[in-house]
Amino acid sequence: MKVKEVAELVGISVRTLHHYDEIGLLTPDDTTEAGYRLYSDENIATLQQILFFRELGFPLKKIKKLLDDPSFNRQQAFEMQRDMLLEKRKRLDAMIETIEQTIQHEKGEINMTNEEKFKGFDFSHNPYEQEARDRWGDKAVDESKKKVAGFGPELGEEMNRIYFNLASVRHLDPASDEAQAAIGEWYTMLNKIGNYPPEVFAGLGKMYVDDERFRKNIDQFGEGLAVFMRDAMGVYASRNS
Amino acid sequence: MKVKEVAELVGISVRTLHHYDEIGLLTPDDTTEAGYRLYSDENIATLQQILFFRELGFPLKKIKKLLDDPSFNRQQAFEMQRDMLLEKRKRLDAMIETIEQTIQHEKGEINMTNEEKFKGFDFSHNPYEQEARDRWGDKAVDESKKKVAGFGPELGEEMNRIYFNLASVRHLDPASDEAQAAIGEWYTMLNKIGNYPPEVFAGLGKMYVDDERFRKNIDQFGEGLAVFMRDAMGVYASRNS
DNA sequence: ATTGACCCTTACGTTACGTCATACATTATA
DNA sequence: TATAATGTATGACGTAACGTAAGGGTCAAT
Repeated sequence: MKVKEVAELVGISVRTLHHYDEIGLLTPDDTTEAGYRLYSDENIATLQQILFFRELGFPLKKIKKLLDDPSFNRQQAFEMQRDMLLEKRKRLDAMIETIEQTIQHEKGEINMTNEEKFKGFDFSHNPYEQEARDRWGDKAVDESKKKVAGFGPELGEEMNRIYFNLASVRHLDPASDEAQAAIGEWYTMLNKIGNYPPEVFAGLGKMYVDDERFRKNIDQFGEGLAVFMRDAMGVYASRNS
Repeated sequence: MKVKEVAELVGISVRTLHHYDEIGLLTPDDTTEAGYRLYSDENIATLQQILFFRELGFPLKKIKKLLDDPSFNRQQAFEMQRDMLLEKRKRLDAMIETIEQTIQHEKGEINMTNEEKFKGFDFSHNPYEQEARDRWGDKAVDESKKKVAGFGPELGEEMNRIYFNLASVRHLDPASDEAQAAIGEWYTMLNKIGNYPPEVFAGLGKMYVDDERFRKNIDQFGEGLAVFMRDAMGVYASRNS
């Protein structure tokens, strides 16, 4: 397929395809004598992947890394994307609810706090940044930051370990040393991974807050989330930014 | 409220607030002696509006115009935004379905055409661009384009007229001269307004295709959409880009 | 042989901030 | 109350993901 054909099929511009070629994100499998780009079916499948990731807010650079990674698993990626899309829909639903409430609010029918006016927008409200620092202190966080800072390609495994650490202490008093250490590591890890769109971590932030909410979240998102996190991070962060 | 406070409340960066001030999109109602920005409750409400529009993909320039327009009606805007969010959710649902099908497809459980692989992404598939040109020809379109080109602030009313024209011919043979003229105008108008995110026109494109589908769409989206279109366009396009 | 639709590359423009750098203001703490 | 820590302001340059010409080949059809 030639550029325009592809562009029309998927609903993007020709320039976009040029751009993706330029940055090496999607190089057509073949070209004609005259230098025309020819996209294979495999290319189209890859493009679908790219667009899913893009829809989820991933920067093209990261998408490239993902796809280039030899450990990339398409099936797995699809499942992850589905989960993220579902997460996104939740957020959208929250926004819709917010707006409906706002409509009533403006009519004077109900009351709303300022905070409520921004549900669905803000992920900063899940207090993972602030509360983590409040509860465990900058020192602990910074310390475990150092510990984790040296991670290389084995980040995935390390992630795995940290997750299980965390899981193993979740029945303890969150104020206990073990819990603090585990939570600090977990927090640091997320911080390190950083820079992913909200959907990736939506719901996760709350895990740090306290044991009860943590468990609630595990329930809410199920094992799937944990698995997803391990897999995702294993893949995403395999070589640091 | 000072910048950081606001930023944390709504989940955006301080820089973003600075930026919005720079471009005159959101100027704080007050400032301290030292030049610190102080945001009022009214400012916060406006910010909420801004973020809703932003979420829907509106460029900041357009948002500014919208808010600056004296005929801007907050209540109305909220309702519009809600409709657009609902539209966006539909699209998201389509994507989720697509990805679920793709997962099955990759397992070899079902078959998918290339087109089906991109449902939810592409709005180019609703053939409003291509089919309109195919059916009514570039000449017709260009002609009515000229007719419409002179519109000024009264675009809203003109829009109204066009809409009713269109409504009044929808029971006619779409091949009839009247229908063609009306449809051409409508199409041109959309074209002229142009540059809005897909959600704005989602579903509308199909209206041009033929009488049956046109009616179906009116049913599907209800009168609300038509009203929304008139209002929205009246507001949005009141002064040409 | 020429037209019109399509393709190429090069290159500068644009949007919405991110990211310093530098400097004054305010608040917390010793 | 001195001093550090934190918050804020104004530049100013950087970036991401294309948009938008400009200038010039290519290919199918007439």
